[in-house]
Amino acid sequence: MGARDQLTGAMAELLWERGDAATSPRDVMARTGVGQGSMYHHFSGKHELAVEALSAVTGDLTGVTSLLEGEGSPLERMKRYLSMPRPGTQGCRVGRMTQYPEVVSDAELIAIVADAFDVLLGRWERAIAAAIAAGELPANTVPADLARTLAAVIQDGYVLARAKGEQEPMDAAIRGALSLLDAASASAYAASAVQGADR
Amino acid sequence: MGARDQLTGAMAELLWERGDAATSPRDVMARTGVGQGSMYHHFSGKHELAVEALSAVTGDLTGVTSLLEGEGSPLERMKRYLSMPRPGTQGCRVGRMTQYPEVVSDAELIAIVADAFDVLLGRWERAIAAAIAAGELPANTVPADLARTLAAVIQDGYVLARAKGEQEPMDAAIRGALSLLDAASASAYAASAVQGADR
DNA sequence: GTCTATATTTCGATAGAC
DNA sequence: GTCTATCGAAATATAGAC
Repeated sequence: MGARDQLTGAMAELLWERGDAATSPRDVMARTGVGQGSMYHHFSGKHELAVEALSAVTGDLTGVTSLLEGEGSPLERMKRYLSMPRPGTQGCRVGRMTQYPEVVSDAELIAIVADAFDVLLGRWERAIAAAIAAGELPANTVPADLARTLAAVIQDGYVLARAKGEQEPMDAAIRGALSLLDAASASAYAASAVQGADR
Repeated sequence: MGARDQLTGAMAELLWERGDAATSPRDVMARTGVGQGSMYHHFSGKHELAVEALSAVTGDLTGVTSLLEGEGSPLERMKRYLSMPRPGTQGCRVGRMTQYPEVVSDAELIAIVADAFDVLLGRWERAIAAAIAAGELPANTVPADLARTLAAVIQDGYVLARAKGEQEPMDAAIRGALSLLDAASASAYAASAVQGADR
């Protein structure tokens, strides 16, 4: 692996662990063993390094959310994505970035984050719409609203897990989201049964 | 106002605007006009200043959430609290702290934040329980779960508003939460009407 | 209690040898 | 491409006069 990749990898880790403000080029170099000269050869400075590292991180998230578009029925895909392991106490690597003032006030960095959220919410919405079409969710479900609510519950799981220093709030949040989906899908089936009886 | 209060006030503002890592004692002094000597007279250093400032901030939140325990029916109180003005693009002053590694890894600081969340969720739960008792919410509502979901939706409003740099995601989140409550309370009244018809 | 030095370390970046 | 040496500025804190 080249020095450039080592540097972006280490910066991504440190961005997650400590945030941008608390991470110095020295820290990145210490973690990689790469010298200062090399770093400034590959990157114009700390900012460019942060941009590349953040792109890599959001790229990972975008890869993961493709679970929402994979095999199986829409509802199955949604539940599979929700059930993914999530180390809550470490926080959401992307969502957390919205709380770093240096990131928010940097047009280039915040755009990367905002795009990642757009992709995530878009995939949720399409999966939900497909579930409605398949009769797995009630017809009066609003995809955009439910997408937001589900994303919110996951985010909040991270926030509370970090506040408590425990995994449990994250697990509770996921259980809540899953039961919300189950209840909704049960009422969809009930509705279709009623409709059948009417005919 | 004494120098000490000026300093904690300015630190609280800066903690919100930039976070702990990006705020230096110099910044605090510049904002207050207080000299360096005074600061180190009143506080042992940056950390002690941060502890006092964070306590002041969470104290403010705790004051605000007392809306959930004020006048009016439980459901009215909940809706009043949800409808409070919330500048989304500035983020949640308390929730954001859970994303700062320096705060999370500091036992003293994170305890202050965790306590504030406990108070908030406790007040939500009691208001919800009271609403159920008053027949304003369905009897099968689980107070702890609904409390979490509502808090999550607000938190996520802040996250998305900051990601987008717009107020709209925050407003949308609140509308969603309000309509969620309205739907639930409508079904509670419907249930009680049915029950009435049965007699 | 408040101020003005001053000290020490780290930050982010550059220079220039190899 | 990589290294060591060094810079100027800022961070955090101390010393000591008033």
